[in-house]
Amino acid sequence: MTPSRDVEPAKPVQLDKRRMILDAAVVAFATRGFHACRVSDIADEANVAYGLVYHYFRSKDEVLDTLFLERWDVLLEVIAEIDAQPLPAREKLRAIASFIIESYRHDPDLMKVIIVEVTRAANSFGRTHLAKIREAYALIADIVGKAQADGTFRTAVTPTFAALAFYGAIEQVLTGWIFDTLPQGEAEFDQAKAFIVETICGGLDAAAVR
Amino acid sequence: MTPSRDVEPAKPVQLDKRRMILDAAVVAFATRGFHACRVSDIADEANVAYGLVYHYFRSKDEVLDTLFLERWDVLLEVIAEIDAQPLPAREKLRAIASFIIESYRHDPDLMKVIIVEVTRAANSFGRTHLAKIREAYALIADIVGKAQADGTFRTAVTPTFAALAFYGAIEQVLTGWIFDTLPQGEAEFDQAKAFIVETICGGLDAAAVR
Amino acid sequence: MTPSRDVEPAKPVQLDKRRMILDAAVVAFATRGFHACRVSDIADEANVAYGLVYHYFRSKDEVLDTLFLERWDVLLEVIAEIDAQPLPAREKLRAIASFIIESYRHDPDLMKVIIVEVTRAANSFGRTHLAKIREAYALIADIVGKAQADGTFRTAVTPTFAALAFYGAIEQVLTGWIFDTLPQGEAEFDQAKAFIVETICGGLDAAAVR
Amino acid sequence: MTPSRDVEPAKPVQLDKRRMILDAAVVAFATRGFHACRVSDIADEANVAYGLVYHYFRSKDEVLDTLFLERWDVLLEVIAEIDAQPLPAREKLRAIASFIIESYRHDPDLMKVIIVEVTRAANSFGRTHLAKIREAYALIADIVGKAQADGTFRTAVTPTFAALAFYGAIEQVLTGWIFDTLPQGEAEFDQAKAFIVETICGGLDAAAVR
DNA sequence: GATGAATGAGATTTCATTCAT
DNA sequence: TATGAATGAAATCTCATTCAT
Repeated sequence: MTPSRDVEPAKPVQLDKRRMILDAAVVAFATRGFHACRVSDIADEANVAYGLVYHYFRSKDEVLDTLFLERWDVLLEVIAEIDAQPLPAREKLRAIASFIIESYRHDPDLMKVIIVEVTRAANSFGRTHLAKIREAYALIADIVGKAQADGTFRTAVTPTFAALAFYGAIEQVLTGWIFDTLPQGEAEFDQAKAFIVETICGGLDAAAVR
Repeated sequence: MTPSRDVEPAKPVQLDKRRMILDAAVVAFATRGFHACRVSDIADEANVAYGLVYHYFRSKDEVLDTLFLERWDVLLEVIAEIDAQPLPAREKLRAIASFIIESYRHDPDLMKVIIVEVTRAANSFGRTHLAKIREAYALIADIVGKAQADGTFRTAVTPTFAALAFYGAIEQVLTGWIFDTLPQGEAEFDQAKAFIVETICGGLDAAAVR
Repeated sequence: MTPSRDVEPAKPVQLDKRRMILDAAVVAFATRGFHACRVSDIADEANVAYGLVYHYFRSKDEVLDTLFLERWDVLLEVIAEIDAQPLPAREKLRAIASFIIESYRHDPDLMKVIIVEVTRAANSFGRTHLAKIREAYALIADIVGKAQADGTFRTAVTPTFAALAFYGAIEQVLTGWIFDTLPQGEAEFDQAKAFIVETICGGLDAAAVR
Repeated sequence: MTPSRDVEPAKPVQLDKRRMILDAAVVAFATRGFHACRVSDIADEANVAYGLVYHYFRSKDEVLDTLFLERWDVLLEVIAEIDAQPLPAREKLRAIASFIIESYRHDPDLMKVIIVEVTRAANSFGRTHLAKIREAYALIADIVGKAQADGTFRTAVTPTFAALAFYGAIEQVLTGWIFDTLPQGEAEFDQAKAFIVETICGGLDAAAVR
């Protein structure tokens, strides 16, 4: 359940041109942004000819689509796996936050692209993936819902809402790192994992009257 | 402290062309998105000539800039005002969430533009406004910090982090309404105000061992 | 009923940019062919900027469309006018052939474009104008039909067919001139007018057994 | 002298890939038009790989070239054969019209391609074949010329012109069928053969004063 | 012969911005 | 102020052709 499960371990001399293009696209999109990034930037970064991008992908959009879906599907799987384990809800949420933050630590460019260009760009590109994105919310909401049913979590808010707040907190943190408005580093990564769970599960109130 | 403080009460026959252009831009940007929206779309919507937009604004960007700053400055002021009042931190947060949600209720198009095209689009456009956006976080963090100092809030997480989570929750909810992945209506608006505070302040855990 | 009815007599310094673009397009299309002709070739020829072509026309296609329709509508009008006159059918046909050939004499580039890129290119571009082109056939067929009814023309072939043969002969002659496989000049123009009528009306047979 | 002289009688399982490609090209060109047809469309239609087209032909143009020349040479031969027979000129013309129309009946796609993409497209592609096309005119003109010399045909028009009119009529009819602006079927095919000769040889005039 | 991955030149079209009136 | 004609840079995508296997 490491975040690198679908990534080649050592990145030897790349022979799969399609993969090379995708990896180059991550760098290109992360560096210049999807819109400002020309297809030729991707090709240059990948050291392949212009048209090869169009040999493997129908359009520049499809490149981003592929990048997002590849990674998001992993996320969905991981959440499902975490949920299948015999853990307290709080631990499940911690594992999810952990996985996402580890994903960022492992490949910040890819996460930047996914969050900035897809997840947070629901108006333009993300619209296509709204359903996919909501699947993640639904899985998280499900975890919350079950915890409420067994009494582990309070029922003060709906599971849907709790999932929104949980994912929203993670996204804000990642956005902070991505745009350098928040300090980042090993310590911050670990702290963030703890803080997200602490905030959402523990709440801010000192006096918890329940 | 109503969200409409800066909006004309009755909207008479508009005579101020600059204002007409701004209002038209809200509609145009909300409808087509900032990128897909041509300057001529704004002009058409405002029923003014093409070039007049450039008489009042240096560029298409400046139109969005203006829209954002006008509104965001109100938000900053309001937060400061709320903070100045003798209220418990939890009530301050509730008032802030309430103001933002009321803003959306009052002018969903404007909030859609601000969130979708600026706040959540930090890579392209929002980059310019990152500092401004952080001001809001800082004000919220300050409220949290003071509450931690006086013992009202726990110190389990940093004020910065708490602010992030709080604003992240609000933004996710608004995003859900904007993209119709969340039901919206009077009841939902009120519920959201309560849930945001409940989640962030109260936490999910049933057993609060403090 | 001169072929120049819709053309400015003296071509002074052109002020109407739309007209300049159309006239430039005639030259550009005639010189390089529609497909090989870039929009920039038109703009260069017209001494205007690239984008102005798109200010006045939605696409390169629309430029050709406009050129064709402008001229073809004149042709249709002229044929109708000729038909309205109290002339023997043979004279009507002569007048039509004459008008078309004079059109070519007056503006060979325009006729080249119309014939080569529209009329004879029914697969690509002309398809759009098939109906318009058939209107001309129908008008001619009508002339033949009336002549058959009053006994001036034989009824050996259908009017439709006669119109086809008549127009086909004209088009072949023009094509010959356009591609320089047929000598052209004042004498040839006049001869062609006579020959077309002579062939279609008189027939080749020496012994007319009727 | 059947139009199918150069076509395999039974079309068994095709083994000659070159032939398969040519046959596929006829379908592909007829369906999409030469310009809109990609080399891969030909390959797909022929069920062969992309590059094989380039093994047998230097270019996409050469495929069309080959198609045209194969067929046009047959036409030239046939016209020569017809002329060599001891027939009245009118019968020779009828035989020629008949052969061309039968060719269309037998393989409408091939004739469509030849007429639409070569014969009527003299600006782009046909230019290369202008000389070849004129050979046919010359052979027909020769028939007319000899008939004028022996008094069978009148000398009112030049043989060249007569050939132009004759071929022009045929081409217009075929074009009508190709673009479905003229009804087609067995009866129409036969009628057309008669009408072409009747028009060109007999003329339209009721009173032939010779 | 056969395959299809790889190349890259090239053209249309869009649209923000300028500017003369 | 107000207009909208004029400008031209820029980027996607297509597809004929080449070539290594």
